[in-house]
Amino acid sequence: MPDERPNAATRLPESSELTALFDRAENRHLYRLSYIANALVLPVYDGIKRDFGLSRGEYLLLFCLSHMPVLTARDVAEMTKRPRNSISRAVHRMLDEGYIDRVPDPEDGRQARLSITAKGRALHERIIGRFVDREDEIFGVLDDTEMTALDAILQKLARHVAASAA
Amino acid sequence: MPDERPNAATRLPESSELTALFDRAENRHLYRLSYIANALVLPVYDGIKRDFGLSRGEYLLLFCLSHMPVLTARDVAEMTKRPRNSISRAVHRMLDEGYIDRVPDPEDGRQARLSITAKGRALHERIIGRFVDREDEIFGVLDDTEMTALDAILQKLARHVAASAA
DNA sequence: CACATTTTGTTCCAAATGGAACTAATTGTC
DNA sequence: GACAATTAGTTCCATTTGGAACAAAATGTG
Repeated sequence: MPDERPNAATRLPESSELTALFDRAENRHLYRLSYIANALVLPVYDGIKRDFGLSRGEYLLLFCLSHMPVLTARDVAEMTKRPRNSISRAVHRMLDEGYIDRVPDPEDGRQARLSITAKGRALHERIIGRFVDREDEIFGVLDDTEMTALDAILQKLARHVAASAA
Repeated sequence: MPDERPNAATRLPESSELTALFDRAENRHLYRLSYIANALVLPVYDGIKRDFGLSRGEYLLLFCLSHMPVLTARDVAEMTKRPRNSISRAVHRMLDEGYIDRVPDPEDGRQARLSITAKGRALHERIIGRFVDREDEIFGVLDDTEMTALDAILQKLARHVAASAA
């Protein structure tokens, strides 16, 4: 008969044993992936908020616009999987700060064309390095073969996920 | 001389072109990873909230306790990278619902030993399948070789990230 | 062309969030 | 053993968040 009150008897795990979850979970690939992604980006976002006053959503808007010449708010919502009202707020905030520009679409009165300003681009230049550094720091543990394999796999997964969400 | 107002002239991207970010970003590995993780789990969390009334933090607490016999709130905070007060709230909520159990640690009056109840385990059984399904759905696009490689790489990365965060 | 439907973006508001200050307990230091 | 320093957990509170309802514009349908 199993112990009815394991709580009282079982030893608490050491801090180093907490990673056991990586191997025990039924959905361990998904869990690992999610854990890694979080652990990778959260500290960077914390730094961005502290040093530049940008929330995660605001930075993502800047990031999207720094790689695509013109986007609508809807595009950004789709790319970042965030609700539209959050994007709307971020857009207004970034407009006020002069990081982005907005022009009503002459062909569709509902939507507006968003683009990054020189000031916004300058800010993005200052920030992106942090992500690259973090990326190098973590992915540096992989050898060339692993990195090549991972690159191909992530590319495949990303396209598959993007396609299956649409 | 480049166009001073690309916003006015440039064509808006088709929806299918929004994935161009995957290839353009300086930090594209990190970006892809983060995108995939988000796209994988967000719909599942939405469903859990809708159908079971659990927030992401509450579910993560249940998840952690369903794989580790006893944990402290601090352990859960470390495993999930969430602030301690959020964990504290989740603990009280889940206690009220009878999903988890809490016993003061006899050896350290500051901390409490958390464990899952039978009711909590039953709930977790109902939920975990959704993650497994989602995992199969997305990772199913990979062939055996790729899946094996990804598994090894994620394992390596997860341990490295966990170690470098401590 | 009238009118229902869809789509973009905004506003409203209740709920979630997380930083900071706090209490209680433990550990370290002299 | 006194007292500073640390740690686990909670509470407070201002800010953030996101679902739902909404207005305005566009599209579809008869």
